[in-house]
Amino acid sequence: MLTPLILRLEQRDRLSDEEKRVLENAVSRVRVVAADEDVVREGDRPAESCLLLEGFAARYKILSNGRRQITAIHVSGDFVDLHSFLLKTMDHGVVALTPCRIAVVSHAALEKITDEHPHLTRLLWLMTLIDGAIHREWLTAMGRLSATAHMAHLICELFLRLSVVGRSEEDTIRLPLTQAELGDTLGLSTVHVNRVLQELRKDGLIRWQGDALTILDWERLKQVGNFTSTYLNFQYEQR
Amino acid sequence: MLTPLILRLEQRDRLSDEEKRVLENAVSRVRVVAADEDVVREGDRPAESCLLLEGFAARYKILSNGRRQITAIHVSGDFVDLHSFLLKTMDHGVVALTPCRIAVVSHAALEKITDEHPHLTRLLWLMTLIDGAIHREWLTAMGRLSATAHMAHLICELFLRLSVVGRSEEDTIRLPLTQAELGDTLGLSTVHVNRVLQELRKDGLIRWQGDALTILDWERLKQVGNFTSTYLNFQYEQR
DNA sequence: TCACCGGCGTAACATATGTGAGTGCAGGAT
DNA sequence: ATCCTGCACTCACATATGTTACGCCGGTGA
Repeated sequence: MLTPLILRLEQRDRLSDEEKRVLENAVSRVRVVAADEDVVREGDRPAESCLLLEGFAARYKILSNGRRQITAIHVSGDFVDLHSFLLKTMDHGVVALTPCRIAVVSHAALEKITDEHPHLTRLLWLMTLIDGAIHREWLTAMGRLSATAHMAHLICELFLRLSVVGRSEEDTIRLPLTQAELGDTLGLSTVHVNRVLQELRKDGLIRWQGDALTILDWERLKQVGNFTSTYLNFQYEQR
Repeated sequence: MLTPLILRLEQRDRLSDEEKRVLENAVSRVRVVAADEDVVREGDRPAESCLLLEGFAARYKILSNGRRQITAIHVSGDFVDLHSFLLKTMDHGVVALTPCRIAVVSHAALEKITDEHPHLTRLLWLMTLIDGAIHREWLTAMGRLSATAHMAHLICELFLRLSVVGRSEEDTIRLPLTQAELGDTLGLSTVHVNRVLQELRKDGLIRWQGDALTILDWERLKQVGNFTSTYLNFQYEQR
């Protein structure tokens, strides 16, 4: 059941059969969440963490003026709120962008893993560190890239992240995000998101019809978006 | 020697005497780094992690166009590159903003801790999770706050973070950051940083002379900056 | 003592992005 | 069939922030 997570872990380090079994056994149940519903809410103190098996989800914060900022987009295999195991109270919400299937892992099970399986613990820790690396990359993209470059960067990242869990065919991925959601992710208005997409299309970098996004010129898209994939930590290492 | 780190940990959970001893013993040496020198460079594969004892440091990324984005500002007690223990290769640099004293902890020692001290491991993990929480907060500030609000937010955060390690007196802190460095942090030009500071001064929210920053109206500053401290996770909990 | 340099402050002007309003289309509900 | 509603798309205009250029000051090194 946990194939997307196992895929992602095995790409980074060796997983023993026992470790795989321990992970599978940690799942207490599977939850289905409808599109636009919250998986966890800000202020919650969850007793379990959610591992996304299928679908798209986003972490977000709402400001007092009603504006929303999406701080992470999650795909199959992402442990969307693993950090609540130690942070305890959620300082942001997680919303399902599409219908989602979620494996639920209790914090008690996680505590047991950290007590008994140091290597597996390091790998779970690693997953949250990669989240952090992505946050840093997003910060620099927001702070120092133009809107167009930022959008190109995001597209490159999502393409690669979906690829490694087997969610791309050729040069296209299914990316069911509205332009408003993209705006909340990039810190832009919807109008400007549209402008920027028109520009990328006109320049022959992408095609985006419905939720089918295809990359027409990977090299130039990477260049426009200042993209290099090191921060995604796809390297296999002993950890 | 590790008092600032111990302070920060004990504020979040109980530390046994043995755990404190294990931490102290993990330090292999102390390093001194001059202002404007790199503590670690992008691309490095360090065999040890750096714990800031004294001074200010910043994580940063440089883009191909030469622009710099600071993704974190670190103060006494921060483990500036604990994540290199598992991420292995640095995807960003760390620079000393002032002269810094640094306790060096080898990755071998960290591995031993994770093998033998699950509770302490969770606390170290927690430290990196708090870094992540700060990143998310910065993302939403960059994406959805005006320059002025963003600056106010940063000031609130740094004031609190310095306070909890005993680096504030009354309403003032020593904050030796140039306006250019602030710009690289907030994603603004130096000129605009200056404008924004003038505004905060004019409105009677802060005074900033040399490196002495004093907060004149905490309530209004928090309000302008949309600041709430929950994301800093100052809560004491069993972890 | 002097020259230099880094950091702060300011002005005039340029531009990227936001705002508010509106169109048209496709799909779902009735 | 018909009406909604959400979403993509566009336009005209407003504004926050960037850029370039410069002056001033205080410290530091020759």
